[in-house]
Amino acid sequence: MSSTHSSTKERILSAAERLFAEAGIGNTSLRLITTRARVNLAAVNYHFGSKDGLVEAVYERRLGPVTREWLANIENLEHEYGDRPIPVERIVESFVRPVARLASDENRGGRIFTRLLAQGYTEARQYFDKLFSSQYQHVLDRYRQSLRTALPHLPPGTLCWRLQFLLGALTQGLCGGELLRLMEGQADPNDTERAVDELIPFLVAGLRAEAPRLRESGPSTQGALA
Amino acid sequence: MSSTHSSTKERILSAAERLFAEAGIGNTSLRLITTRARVNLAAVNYHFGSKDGLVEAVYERRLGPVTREWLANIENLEHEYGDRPIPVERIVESFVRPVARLASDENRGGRIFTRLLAQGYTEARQYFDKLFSSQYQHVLDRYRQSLRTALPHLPPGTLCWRLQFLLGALTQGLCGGELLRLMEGQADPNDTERAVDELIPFLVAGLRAEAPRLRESGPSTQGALA
DNA sequence: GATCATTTCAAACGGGCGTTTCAATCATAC
DNA sequence: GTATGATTGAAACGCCCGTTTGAAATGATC
Repeated sequence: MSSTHSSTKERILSAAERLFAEAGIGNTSLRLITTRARVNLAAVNYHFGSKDGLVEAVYERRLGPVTREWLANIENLEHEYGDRPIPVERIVESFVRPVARLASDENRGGRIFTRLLAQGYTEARQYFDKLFSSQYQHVLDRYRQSLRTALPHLPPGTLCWRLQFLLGALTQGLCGGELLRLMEGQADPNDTERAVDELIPFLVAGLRAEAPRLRESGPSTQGALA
Repeated sequence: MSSTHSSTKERILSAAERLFAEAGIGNTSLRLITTRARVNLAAVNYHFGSKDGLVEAVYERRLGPVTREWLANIENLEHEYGDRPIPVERIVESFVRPVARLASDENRGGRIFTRLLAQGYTEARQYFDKLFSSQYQHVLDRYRQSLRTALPHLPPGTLCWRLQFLLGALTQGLCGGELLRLMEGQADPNDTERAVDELIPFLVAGLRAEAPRLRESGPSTQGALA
């Protein structure tokens, strides 16, 4: 391993990231990637072993820093508040910020990468699951723990669902942006700061909402519809 | 065209839907699809023209009924309330229900299809954009209009953002479900009814939240924060 | 400046891809 | 039953895929 980082590796990663996000991983060939990166075809197998290795590297390059920032944020909050509940706003903001930083990292292509996250659940599930269980899950548990303390009235199951909704809204708000472009141009999907400003009150209100009265869970219990 | 629908077409659609959702469109070959469907390889090109045509057909089969149900729901509400604002809960529920119906349509594979929606933005963007601009967008505008009346205090831009968040939470809640599986098993991602019960108060509270105080949008104009 | 490991390069490999072909089969109407 | 059109079938087409190879170029070490 050379001490100076290879520009070839980075060029491949950036080209692959962009093309994966645009057309999907399965539809993007190594030949196209290496052509865009102005690099020899064999360089992918030399530096990353295989296409699978490249996919894994593309994800890890972006997800690592975000996870580390999440962890630092929640630990700072826990230290600042000790045993007292952390305000929901601060928990939410400390979770949203790292993703926003990634999404607004234009020059390094972060905005492009975020589109890949949606694909993580299907095309790249094998790598995604590995990454998730190794670091992502741990961070998510920390945030869930803090939210349980901040929202003690919420049933744990309800909190889990709301975390899921939160992640969906976050992904759509900071990584999707396609819908807004089609809605009369009344909102700019690339305005990351605006997205954060809009996301936080939406999410905080959703998390703070009263828990639903649940129906019976037995079979054939059709509650009377209003 | 024969009057009796071909069972071959349906078998191909179902097999393709499942395999696309599992591994991505680009990673699924026609040979695998036709083997699973116990159908001749050439049947795909005969019935759908090409692989692209098959992808389009897979999306259209599921999305058409949902869009029609959305339209009927919002029109019923508009008729019921006339010029008076429709309660946010009813708007949200009438939007969530059709997706939930699709997600819970186990025996016909609806649950599987929903995973494909996330891919729509990347792998199948060309078909998705076509479908979106032809019908989806119209329906979404109707819902947005009803929400504007129901939430007159919200700036239009904020409402657009919140609709985007709503769609993200909805997708993640009813179509994703992977995260919940990994969260200590405190929630069942296949419990569609529970998902709806949890989604509605979350979304209604988020929509009803106070609009954020926005920062100045000019360069380097950091307004005094309260 | 010879040695050695690292990196780049052009070319080729076998294999799987989407698609086409054309004959065989089926259903239906005469 | 035979003609007709719609469907299915087995085989092949050319193409592009991910990967491998072995030699050339590069850069550091002594």
